Amino acid sequence: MVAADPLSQVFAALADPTRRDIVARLAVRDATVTELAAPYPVSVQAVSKHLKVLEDAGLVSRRREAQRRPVHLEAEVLDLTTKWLERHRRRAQARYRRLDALLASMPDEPGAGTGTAPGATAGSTDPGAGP
Amino acid sequence: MVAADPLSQVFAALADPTRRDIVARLAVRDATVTELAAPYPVSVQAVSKHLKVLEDAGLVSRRREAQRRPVHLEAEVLDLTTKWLERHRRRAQARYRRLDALLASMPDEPGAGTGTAPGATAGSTDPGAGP
DNA sequence: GACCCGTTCAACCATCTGGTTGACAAAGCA
DNA sequence: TGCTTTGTCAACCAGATGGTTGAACGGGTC
Repeated sequence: MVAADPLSQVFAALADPTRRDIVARLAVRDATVTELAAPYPVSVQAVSKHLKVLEDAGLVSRRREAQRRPVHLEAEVLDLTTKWLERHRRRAQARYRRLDALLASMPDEPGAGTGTAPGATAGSTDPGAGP
Repeated sequence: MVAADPLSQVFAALADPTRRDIVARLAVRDATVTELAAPYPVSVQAVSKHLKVLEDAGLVSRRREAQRRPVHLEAEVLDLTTKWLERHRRRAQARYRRLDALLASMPDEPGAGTGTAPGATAGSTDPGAGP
């Protein structure tokens, strides 16, 4: 693995329905690998791989307990993605509001200028720059 | 493509940093494919593919405008993922609180009766909390 | 009509991913 | 001391993914 950025790892980890289901079940209680694997029609090894993906993303941790390896959900990491989503959803909504105001303020203008909005054109590539 | 469930598609779409950056920029304003492609060291075709992924996930829409295809962010779809994340984070936090209360209420009890806690989960999947 | 611009389609390639099976390590139980 | 349970590691395979290049299409402009 090429050590992708954390956000990508978390999103990628949650992009698989089996892994999402595992997370959902771990949100209720910790569980061992065999317990987690039981409901799925796949081998235990496959589930172990899924857990490795979740662990690399920081979403779960495993402790040693005799020969069992109980898996524990690290719920705070979910906040990382939530924050990203919220930031951009809010930003988009703010824009809609601004657009509404703009449209309300101008009487009518024939079609030409729609795409070339005032201000910058494709400037900031940085997704992390917060307000 | 095998028509994966919407949630998986959205998460998978956001698992790529380039696509996430595109979403971030579209949250500020609509843009054409070439505008979007400009900052990245990849071909326009590659960006067009990324946009197809985002479109299949319902995250963006394209309208026809002369020979341009301005891309527009559909921000509501982000709520889908936010809701999923919030639900499970809240569930996990509720569990921690419950566990705290449980630990506070019992002095100490070696393994046996742990799984039969009141109300919660009775699944006995949780191997006792042995230090 | 000829031409250019913006965009997509098609074919190809390297790599990643999710799954399999088989072997093996670690810890408890007979 | 074996034997069973639990879990991981390794090798392998089919299919998806992200990238490339080259060709084609749709629509203005000359």
